[in-house]
Amino acid sequence: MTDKYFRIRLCNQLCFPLYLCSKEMTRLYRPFLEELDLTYTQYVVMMFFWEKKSATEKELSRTLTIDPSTLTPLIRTLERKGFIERTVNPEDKRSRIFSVTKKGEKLADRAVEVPKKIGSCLGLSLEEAAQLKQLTEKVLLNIERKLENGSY
Amino acid sequence: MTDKYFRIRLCNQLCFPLYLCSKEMTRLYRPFLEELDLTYTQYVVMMFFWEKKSATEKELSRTLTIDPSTLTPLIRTLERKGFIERTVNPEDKRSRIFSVTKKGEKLADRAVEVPKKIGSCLGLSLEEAAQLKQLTEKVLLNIERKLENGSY
DNA sequence: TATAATTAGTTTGTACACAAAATAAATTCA
DNA sequence: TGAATTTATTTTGTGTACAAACTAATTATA
Repeated sequence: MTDKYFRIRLCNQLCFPLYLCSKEMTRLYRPFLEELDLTYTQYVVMMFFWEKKSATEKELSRTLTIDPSTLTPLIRTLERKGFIERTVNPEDKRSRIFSVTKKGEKLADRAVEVPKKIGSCLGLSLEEAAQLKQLTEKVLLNIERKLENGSY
Repeated sequence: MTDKYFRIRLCNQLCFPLYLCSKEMTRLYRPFLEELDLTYTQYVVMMFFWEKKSATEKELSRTLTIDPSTLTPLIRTLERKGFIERTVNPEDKRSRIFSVTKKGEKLADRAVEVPKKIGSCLGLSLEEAAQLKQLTEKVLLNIERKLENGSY
């Protein structure tokens, strides 16, 4: 069955640089986002709201692939910071509608510089960056498909 | 300065699929690693020990880019599970030397199948996988360089 | 060689990340 | 319509992830 002499080597794994890359990326963002009083995940949620203006937790969870039990306290933090606010959902009283506040909107103007600063730190050409984005998106689609089918 | 009409859009960001990709990857690993009684990060540490047999916490931290304050409790867990054990370091009494146990070694045999199963789920050709690995490693090097210089 | 500075590791506190269980509102269906 | 099921969210518990403060041992230096 298995080659007895095959050994797992960290340096051969694709998962490891991917795992590190994500960690290091958020580390790179940290000082810039601290100026906006945001963590990386909070930044992702705010990016969502800068586009969509308002949504329920479910929509957020679906779109961002962030677990509801991670979102609940995170949303509360963003509310406490005054970047989003909740209103009742007349359609469904189990959920609330969260919307970006004026203060939250203002944050978007200051955030504009962040991707530019980050981009210059990655040291990739435009082609390489596009390629990396395309490959990670392909992996995401495939993993999603696998996990939905439950067929390993 | 900034184009007033430029807006940050989630779908244009490279960081977002990278962040998701790392999360989804560990989600994909989870069921396979559960059979080995390991989390993803514990698996990374065990991969290190399967190659190097023994090391101090500092070596682990340097090689894997995992913070010491993350490693301390993680190592304790791996000890409790009987996969690694500690011995005194005669050279430096501040640190201990951790080594893989027989039980930990045995785990390596069972782990051999994991990367194969994962690989088949990613849906990438060998070239694409190599490309993705190479690009993430390039980003890692560049970020590391940036963060060391402290020059934003 | 005593004191200062550094280093290895630990602890504490905050913030994800997610499984599993709980709660409450909506929907289905007998 | 009333009970069973589903759905949206919250809570609880475990495990990273990391900054900051702390401890103990080592090294540098006055």
